[in-house]
Amino acid sequence: MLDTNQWEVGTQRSYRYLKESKVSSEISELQEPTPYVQTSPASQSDAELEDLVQEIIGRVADKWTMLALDVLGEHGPLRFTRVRELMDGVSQKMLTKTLRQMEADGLVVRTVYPVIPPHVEYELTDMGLSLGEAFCGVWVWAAQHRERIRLARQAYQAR
Amino acid sequence: MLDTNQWEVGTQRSYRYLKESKVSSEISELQEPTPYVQTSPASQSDAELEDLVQEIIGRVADKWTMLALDVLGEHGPLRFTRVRELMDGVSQKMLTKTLRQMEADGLVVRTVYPVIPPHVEYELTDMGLSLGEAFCGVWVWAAQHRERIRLARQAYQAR
DNA sequence: CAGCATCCTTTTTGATACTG
DNA sequence: CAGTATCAAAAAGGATGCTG
Repeated sequence: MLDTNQWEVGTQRSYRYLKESKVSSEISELQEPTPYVQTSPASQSDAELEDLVQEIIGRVADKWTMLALDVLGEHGPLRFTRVRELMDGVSQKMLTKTLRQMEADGLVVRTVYPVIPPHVEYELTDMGLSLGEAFCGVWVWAAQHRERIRLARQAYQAR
Repeated sequence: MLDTNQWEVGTQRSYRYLKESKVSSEISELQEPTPYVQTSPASQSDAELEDLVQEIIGRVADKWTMLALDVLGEHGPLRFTRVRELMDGVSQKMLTKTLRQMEADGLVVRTVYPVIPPHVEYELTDMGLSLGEAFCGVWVWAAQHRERIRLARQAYQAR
């Protein structure tokens, strides 16, 4: 069973990062944490919106989802088994679950060719693709900071 | 106990998104516990780098870590209880765990004022701050696509 | 206040076994 | 091939009590 609610936090987030929303790619400098004021058309739907954002992030901030996003983004349409090979480490169960969830969220399309043996292909939707691009910043960050993190952990251990 | 390894996937990722990042060029490394010899031009250190990136992403792609990142980024240095209030939903146990992990990774600094009653402040490091900024793209994406996701789920349900 | 320790429940994940 | 179903193990998380 695919739980639709991985986790939901009744939060009061106020993510300043949305202030000048220009979406992906430009992760260089956002400056001052301007106290949130920007409630243009949807005044009190803010709380709801933030909950949704939270939930979505929770959903996509998943190990396998991100891996699948990357693999599918990288290799175009793939068959189930091929995805599994490329994701290296995912169990069949988890892969099924992940892909189904992504499908339900509109991140991938699942195409079944009614042949024997079965042939099923998975491909990112444009939304899935754009999510991959949105994650770009995090990927770059991780790559850029891997060494500092390693050192920080080392220092923390030795403390 | 803080597990240092939330999950490790021996992957062969190839994230195209790093195409133009200079990223790996500047860190000449000292003692590397890995069997790989660090090849400077990032030729076959790719596999190792990608594993690390994977691990880091796995670490930061955590519900509470992201929330803490946001709250601390938004409100500057905060005391434990205040963070907990702002994160609304986190248990004391999880908050402690999350903050400790972030501290170990060099994302936050934990300052203890030896007074009675105890006074402990948490503040993002510059690295933590930059991670928050890196997540900007995902946040924006989530905000922008929340409706499409909701509709996609609806459609999937009714399918 | 800011935790740590302990117990217990819930979720998640892995390992098979089986099927159209 | 691409799954489903089931059982068992493990991890995550919550609740409570205690402490300097």
